[in-house]
Parts: sequence; C-alpha cells; structure tokens
Amino acid sequence: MEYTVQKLARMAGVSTRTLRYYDEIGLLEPARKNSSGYRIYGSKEVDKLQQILFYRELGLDLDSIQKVISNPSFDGPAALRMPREKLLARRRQLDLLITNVEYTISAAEGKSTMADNEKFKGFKQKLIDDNEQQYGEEVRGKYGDATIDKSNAKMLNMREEKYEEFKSLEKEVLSKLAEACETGDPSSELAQKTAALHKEWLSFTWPTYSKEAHAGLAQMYVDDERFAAYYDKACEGGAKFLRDAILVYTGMEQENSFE
Amino acid sequence: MEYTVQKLARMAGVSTRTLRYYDEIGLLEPARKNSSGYRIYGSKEVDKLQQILFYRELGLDLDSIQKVISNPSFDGPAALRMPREKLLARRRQLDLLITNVEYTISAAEGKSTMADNEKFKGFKQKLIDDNEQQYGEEVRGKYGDATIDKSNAKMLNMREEKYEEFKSLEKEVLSKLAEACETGDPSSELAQKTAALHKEWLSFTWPTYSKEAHAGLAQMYVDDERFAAYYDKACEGGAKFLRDAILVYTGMEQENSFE
DNA sequence: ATTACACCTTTACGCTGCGTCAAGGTCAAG
DNA sequence: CTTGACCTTGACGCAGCGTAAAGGTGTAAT
Repeated sequence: MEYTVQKLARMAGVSTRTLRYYDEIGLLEPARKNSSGYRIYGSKEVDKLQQILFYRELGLDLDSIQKVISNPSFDGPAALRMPREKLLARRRQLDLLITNVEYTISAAEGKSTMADNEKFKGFKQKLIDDNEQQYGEEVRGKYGDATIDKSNAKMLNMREEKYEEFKSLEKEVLSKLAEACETGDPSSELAQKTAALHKEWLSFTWPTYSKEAHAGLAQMYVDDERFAAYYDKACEGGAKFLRDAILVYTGMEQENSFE
Repeated sequence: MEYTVQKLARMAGVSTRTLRYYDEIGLLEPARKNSSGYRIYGSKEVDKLQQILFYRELGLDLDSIQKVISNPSFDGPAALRMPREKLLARRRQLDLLITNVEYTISAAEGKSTMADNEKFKGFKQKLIDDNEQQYGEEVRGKYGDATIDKSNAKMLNMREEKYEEFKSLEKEVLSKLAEACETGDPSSELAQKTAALHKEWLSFTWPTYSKEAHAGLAQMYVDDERFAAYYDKACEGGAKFLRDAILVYTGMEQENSFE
C-alpha cells in the first residue's frame, strides 16, 4: 500500500504539516519521492507513524520518541509494552482526577469542605505515578507485592496497619452488600448497615464526610461500568442497590442526585 | 489561608513561572500584593487554580479556559460537570488506545495482520468521541438510547442488526461462562465452548483472528480490574477461568503468555 | 487542448506556554 | 550583619506545529 501525505494524514488523523515536519526533523521520512518530488509512504512508515503517535500520546517530546524508536534494542512488540504500561498508569491518574471532580462537585454543592491541598490530588499524583511506573516493576520483582502495598499505603498517606484495615473493610462492604441484596429492600436494616460500613470505608480516603458527596459517589458507582461491575459482583444489580441504600442512608433519595 | 507563589506552586504541582505567567495574562491574579510586591494568594485563588488545572488537563488552551471560567453563567459546581464528562470521554479513548496496543502487540508477535487504517483506532476515535461529547447528550435527550446504539454501531462500523447480534453474543458468553465455571475445569467441553463463543464475539471487533492475540486479550482480562470485574460477575474467578479456558483453546497454555 | 480543481512542493513567519537565565530586592535565622 | 532561601521584573529561547505565500502537478471534464 502506498500513500501520499494527505492520504496518510487523513488515515492517522494528523495534519499534512505534521508529516512534513516529521520529515524535516528526520523523525519519519517517506519511503521515497516520486518524479515530481511528492512524498510517498509505504506500510513500514505507517507502522512507524503509529508508534510515534503512541508515544506522542504519552507526552513524550519528538526528540525522545526518535531516541526510543531508533534504539537498536527497539524491537517493536516489546517496545509497545512500555506505552501500554504508561497508558494504564495514565488511566489510573484519570480515575483519580475523576474522583476528584466528583468530590469537588459534592463539596461545592454540599456543605462539606475540602482542604486546600486535597484539591490538587490527581494532578500531583501524576508525579507519584510516574515514579511508580519507573520503579514499580523493579520493586515488584525484587520485593514482592507486600512492598507494593506498603508503597500504596504511603501514597494514600496511611500506615500499613491502617491500609490493612482499609482493605478488609472493603471486603466487608462487599459481603454485607451481598447479604443485604437478598432482602431486596434498600431501606432494610441490613442495607442501612451496609451503607454505614461504606461510609466508614470512605472515611479512609476522604478528608471530610458529607451526605452529598456520599450520595454523589453512589450514583457514580452506577454510571461507571467499572465500579458497577465491582459492586455487581456482590449480587445482581448490586451497584444500584448500594446506591439506593446510600440514598436512603443519607436522606438524599431522589432529590439532588446527579440528574 | 494565604500562600506565596512558591507555596501555592508546590501545593498544586506547577512551577512558579506558570503562576507568574497566569498573572501576566490575567488568568489568575493574586488576591493582593504585599508591601514589597510579593504575590499573595487566598483560598478563592486556590479554587480558581484548581479549576484551571482541570481544564488544562483536558487540553484546553489558556484562552479558552479564561472564557469558560469568566463566563457569567459559570457557577462552579455546574461548570465542573463538563470536565467530568470530558474526563470520562478521555478515559474511554484511553481504553481504546490500550486495546489497540494490546492488539498491535499480538499482531506483531503472532502471525495476524492489521489493516493499515485499523492501526489508528483510538487516535482518530478522539474526534468521534469529541463529537459524541458535544452532541451526545442532546441526541440522547431527544431520541433516546436507541439512537445512541445506532451511533455506536456506526462507530464500530456495524449495521444495527449486527450490533444487536454483537450485544446478545456478549451476554451469551457471560452465561456460558457461568455454567462452565461450575465444572471447575478450563479444559472441559463447556469451558472450550465458552472460549469458542468468545472468539466468535471477538470477530465482531477484530479485523483478523490470531491465537496469540486471543490469548493476550485473555490475560488482559485478568490484569485489568475493569475487565476482571466484568467477567467475575459470571462467577468467582471468572476472568481467570476464562483466561485458562482460552489458553487451552488456543493451545498457548503457559508459553507465550504475557509474563 | 485547455481549463478547473484538488492535490503537491518549499520557504518562512507566528503562536502558545512556559523554561531559563540575569540582575536585583526581601526576610528570617543565626 | 551576613547567609541563604525566598521574591520581583525583563528578556530570550524553544517545541510543535498553524498558516499563508508562491508556485508546480495530475486528472477529469469540458
């Protein structure tokens, strides 16, 4: 397959100027030029462009990209594993940011307050995550998961014991939810106990508690497939059940929920 | 609470230069200056900076950010809903990119091939997603979810009927997995049928099939909490069971799996 | 055969969002 | 009263393109 600048540009979703610039700096040169000087790209160049865009997406500058992919030990598949890890890290950071937004919304709407430094969680987290990314694997190999948990505990500003407590409470919420589910009634005593447990669990990671924030998070559990799947493990429709229980618990019911 | 440039900068994870620049362009001016001209920021400025960073994270240029947050109809909480949606969209795009990397790795390692235009899924998707973001809500309100499904089908290059088939197959995989789980044996006939169904399901979104890619994806189901939770819905340890079944099915067992 | 039009080329200047000196004033601790 | 960590303004530099200018090319339709 052969492509002119514009064809390749359209396929990859970049501008022709970008391709010409990449040629100019020697990052991606066309396979050849035709008799009138037109740039012609082949499938090797397509692959290379794909790689470049992967790395660009990760925020690497073009110079670094060039070094990475022109590295003699760069063998393609293996090199793609790195961006994969980076992408996963990015998603983790995004999750934090989203949680932060959720919490900020609730804090702004409700009466809860947020410590100033809490407001930048997820932004600075990027730095921590980058570290984790760089050293995480080595550490994991050397010292096993226990060390990682320690590190995670640190990240959450917890001591190890607290982190253990946090983890076990997490499981307790799930098992209580499973029980409560069977009653089928979000206002049942069991369901309300589950909501209370969930609040307790929350207090490990949230600086202050507010009904609005709690209710908001519960709604997010339903909206977000990820969280939904997690709580649906407890029982069919577990996320929705938990949300309803929390709505009753916080006394927010229908009103003030996220549309 | 009052902050000097550096204190605020450290808290927010930006440089002092950035804060001075934001002052220079009138994006974020300090609450006041002390007798010797030092910039002093208050809690209002902290909140504003947080907002700015949210929008910056979304890729908005500073000019747009200024317009957004200086909009008279900007009331804080409501304005945060937008970045929330955008962040969710970004995560969806990231997921696509990650899937793309997974697939590219398998394609490179295995013998499967990838059509050139497949290689840029997740990059261009950004554009589609941005559209969805801009018009998605309106459409959703006006025409209901059926239209959205149509649109999703289009995004996946499917006709609606195919999309329905795709969706129902998805459910079938889950229910077969639940049954197969009870045998406890990944090489049991039921488990192998589940793997076969999963392969069939895959063929809807993947241009070509390769054992390596299939096995690679199965491993990802275990590694990624999100997918793990989804398949664990079928039964305890569903993701791992499915992976093992697929490993047997593809004949890849231990070898060649992602470490 | 020529005209239209969408493509291609190089050259070059401009922009954003800061990083990075440079040259100097301020403030609290020792 | 000195040291060192802070603060100020001003200026230049840089990546990664966007954008316009001035011109050549390919091909389809008149």
